[in-house]
Amino acid sequence: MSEAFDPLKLENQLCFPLYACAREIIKKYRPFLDKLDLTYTQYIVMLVLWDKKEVAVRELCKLLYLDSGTLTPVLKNMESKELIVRQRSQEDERVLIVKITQKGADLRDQAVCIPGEIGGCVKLEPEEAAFLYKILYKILEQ
Amino acid sequence: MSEAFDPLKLENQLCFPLYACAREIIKKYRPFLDKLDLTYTQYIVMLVLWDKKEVAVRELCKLLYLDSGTLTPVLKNMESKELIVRQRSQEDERVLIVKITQKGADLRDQAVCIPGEIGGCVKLEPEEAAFLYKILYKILEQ
DNA sequence: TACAATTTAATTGAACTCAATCATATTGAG
DNA sequence: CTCAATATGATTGAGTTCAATTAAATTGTA
Repeated sequence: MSEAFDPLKLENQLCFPLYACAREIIKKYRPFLDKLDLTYTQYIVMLVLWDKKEVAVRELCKLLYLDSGTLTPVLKNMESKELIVRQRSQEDERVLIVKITQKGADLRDQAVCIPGEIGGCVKLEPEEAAFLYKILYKILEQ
Repeated sequence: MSEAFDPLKLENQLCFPLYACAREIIKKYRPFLDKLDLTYTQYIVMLVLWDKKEVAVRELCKLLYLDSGTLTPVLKNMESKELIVRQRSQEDERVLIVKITQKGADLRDQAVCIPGEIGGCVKLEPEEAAFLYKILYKILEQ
């Protein structure tokens, strides 16, 4: 008779479909990002820099929810590809400023189509997408 | 006047808060999983095995949305900790069967509290959580 | 001014993730 | 039956992720 709710079932974990979904969608980015020679992590760094032109590493860590152990090698790689430059702040030598280069800024033209392509892969009603954003940012802000 | 919608803004990406949320929640698991000497990936393998007792690697890959390149070293590690055993199928030598050990099964008692603890960390209304599940599984099934 | 506390990145080590490739076993077509 | 196609895991290499620690610069306080 009793269909007891088992919290230890995979389907009853909040985190599992969240993480699996994120990875599945990141896979969908790959063919598009390959054309720009960017990884997903490099891409989200570029999203910030296309918007802001320059940003301190500590600010980038906060914006992307990543730590310096993750971003330091990513940013060095991007500098070697001449998408960015990294310079210490004059006012405070502890602070490392990341600036977009012309080459990095130019790459934006080739990226504008990507959100549309991904949106085409992930079929959600507009109100579902809106609700999803709302809940995810509610969790992130906790 | 015009506030044109910019699809290349970080806040307008679907994947970004999804992935960030997943990682933030996985971080919340850590103190609880440390007590069981499990990583998050090992934990979701155990979730399957507490339910099914045994499973083929290819089936585990499908269930967890992970590939053999990820799971092979994870399963070897779990075998070295005697939580599982790995044996080739008699009927088809290509198939590797993963079975839970008594030690692995016993660990379940220490894990039952974890979903409740995590639920306490992630504050969502029941209907929000239900909607979130629905949307995430809709995406995963695409 | 001194010097402890704090801030900021970098480094290190362990683990995860996936694409591409490989080796082995099984299946299927002729 | 034979051999090509397929299925299954394992391996490899590049990259991501984070905890813990370290090094350097700045700030605050006595």
